[in-house]
Amino acid sequence: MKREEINIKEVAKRAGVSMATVSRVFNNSSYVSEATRKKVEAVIHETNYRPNILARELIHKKTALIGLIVYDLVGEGIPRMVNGISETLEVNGYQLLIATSKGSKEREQNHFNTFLSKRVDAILFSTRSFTNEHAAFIQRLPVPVVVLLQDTKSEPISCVTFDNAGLSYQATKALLKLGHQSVALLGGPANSLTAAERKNGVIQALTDSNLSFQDDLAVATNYHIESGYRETLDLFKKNKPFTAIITVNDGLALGSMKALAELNYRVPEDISILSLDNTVLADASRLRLAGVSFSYEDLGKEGAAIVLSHLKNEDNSTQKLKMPYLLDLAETVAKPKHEKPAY
Amino acid sequence: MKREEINIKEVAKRAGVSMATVSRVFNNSSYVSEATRKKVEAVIHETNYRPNILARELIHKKTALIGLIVYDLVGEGIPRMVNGISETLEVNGYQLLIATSKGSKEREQNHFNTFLSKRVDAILFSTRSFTNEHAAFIQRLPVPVVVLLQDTKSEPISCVTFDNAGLSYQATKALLKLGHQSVALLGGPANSLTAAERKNGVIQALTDSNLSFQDDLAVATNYHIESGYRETLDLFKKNKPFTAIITVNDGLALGSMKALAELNYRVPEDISILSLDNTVLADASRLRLAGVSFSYEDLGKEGAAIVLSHLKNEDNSTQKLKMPYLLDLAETVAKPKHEKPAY
DNA sequence: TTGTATGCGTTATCAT
DNA sequence: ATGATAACGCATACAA
Repeated sequence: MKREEINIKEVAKRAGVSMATVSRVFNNSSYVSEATRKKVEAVIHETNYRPNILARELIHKKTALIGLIVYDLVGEGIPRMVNGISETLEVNGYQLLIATSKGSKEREQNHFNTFLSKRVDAILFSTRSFTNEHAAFIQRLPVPVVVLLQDTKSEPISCVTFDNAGLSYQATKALLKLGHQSVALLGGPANSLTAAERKNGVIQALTDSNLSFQDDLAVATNYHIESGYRETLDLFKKNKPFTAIITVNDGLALGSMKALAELNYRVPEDISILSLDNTVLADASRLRLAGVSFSYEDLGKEGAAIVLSHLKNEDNSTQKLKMPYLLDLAETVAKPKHEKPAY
Repeated sequence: MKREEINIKEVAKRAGVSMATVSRVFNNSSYVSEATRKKVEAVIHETNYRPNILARELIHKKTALIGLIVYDLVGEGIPRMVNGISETLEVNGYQLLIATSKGSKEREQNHFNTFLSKRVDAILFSTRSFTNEHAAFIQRLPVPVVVLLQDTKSEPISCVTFDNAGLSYQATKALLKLGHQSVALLGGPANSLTAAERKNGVIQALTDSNLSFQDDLAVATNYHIESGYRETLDLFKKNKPFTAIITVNDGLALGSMKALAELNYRVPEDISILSLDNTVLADASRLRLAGVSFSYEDLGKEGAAIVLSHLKNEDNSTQKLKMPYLLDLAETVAKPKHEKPAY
């Protein structure tokens, strides 16, 4: 299995030509007589010669390598995003180097350093909570960085995001318009800025409608189905009335609906359910799950596209892109039954 | 943003020492006097010097890079496998280069070639249908290759797999033991060997029990929830009796149960449902979904471990590992009601 | 303890 | 049209 890789010098020797000629044949970089070309190509073929890209990259100071740092690869969103990134990069001749941080700042740092040492051409960075330190650090890097899923706010760093505050605001507004006055929220992990933004959107919508948000009715989850199930059961132990549950993703909505079914609440007659992030999982619901949907895959593609544009243009002004979303109230949301608020 | 990277020669000059000394300081490769070390470290720090790994790799002929080719990153299994791989590789100081084939042999080929040119130290390869050509090709490669999710059979190529035929055989046997005599199967895509193996396991179990498998009751799907839903509806249009549905994954089971609910069939009283691949998705089911579960994450870790062992030992005998699985009949499987077989 | 010089496998410049 | 040779940035054997 382990065979010595052949190099250009060896090919040159066997073909009876110089290294330069082999290089020219391989890269079509200059005219070579038909005769020698044939000769060289024959040797290349029979030796199964593959140029050592490292040497080439050493000269060109380009690796066609792009580093990606993500939290992890569990769940629906991130993998799809990676899928989109990978697709776009591949089409453009770039390779994707991937690393997971599991939320550790230290791991993030290590990955950045390794990537830079590996001389990646650019870095795509995703974290659950983008901080000032991140911003400061990134701006000192010698390669373009595009932040995914997190708004870089006033910092001059490109990013592509979902409009979390906006979409949750709109979704909540729609719920209130139907007459709901008290909603519960299954949020994300405490350290997730995305989750915080979505929560803020919900609160803002309530406030704008002169309704108050019950802090007890907002619980943190780890995004998983199981968590949605458990937290929903807990919700009813608090004896605070609510007529709708908003979840930050569809997994939580599924878990929640499982709990509701067990407790003999009907959806949407007794309780409305709305997910702020519908993926294909939503299809598992008996009813068409109401909620906001958007494409992680497209976000990944756009992120990759921005990074490539930074790589091509020398101007590279920072680009901030918000991906579109679609709100569909579908079948799990209805007007509340005001005469008997659910507990 | 774009700054010129500083190199070892420049650091040496600024520190007033030779390149060799800088190298020694950076790699702790030899003793350096405390004084010069301090001097050099100061310069390293203030210039933010990062060695160009490409040059080092060019010398050492090792990149600490491992290539991974997968079908895509959609669904539950593959991303978790990648997560496991990434985790193990990272701990061992390797980086993961990832590429998707989308089932195209041509893309697979391109990825292999790019990886080899990039001088990856090893390749992890996953495909939906491992062929003889794959085997022949892989054996001529100059780096170790470990195949994931597909058995390499008699070929001397390491692999780590789930025992698809075995687990589906056992699961089906359990079903038959309860009294089921006719089962429907929501299989995978036509080109998936994994799906074919699982189907064969089902058929074998039936045959061994002197029951025959109704070809009409086996349908191909694309693994998705929606597909499970649709195909289940179609199943009932065939007017062939069956009392249980086996699905090759839990997404299909969820889709199927959605259809059953719509048709007013009760699970498991009227129809039993059993999934041959329970992931976290199974939690979305109202009932605890019966089925086989195993860990893609662990499979990824084992695959990575095997590849690393090939990298370390020079012996590298081929290793074939079958991952364990767990069969749980849980709440969606029951004895059939023989008096009134479902259609 | 530190410095010098060579080589890793390419590409590119300059000859021929 | 082709060849010789100098980089690219680092590690290392050998000198000093």
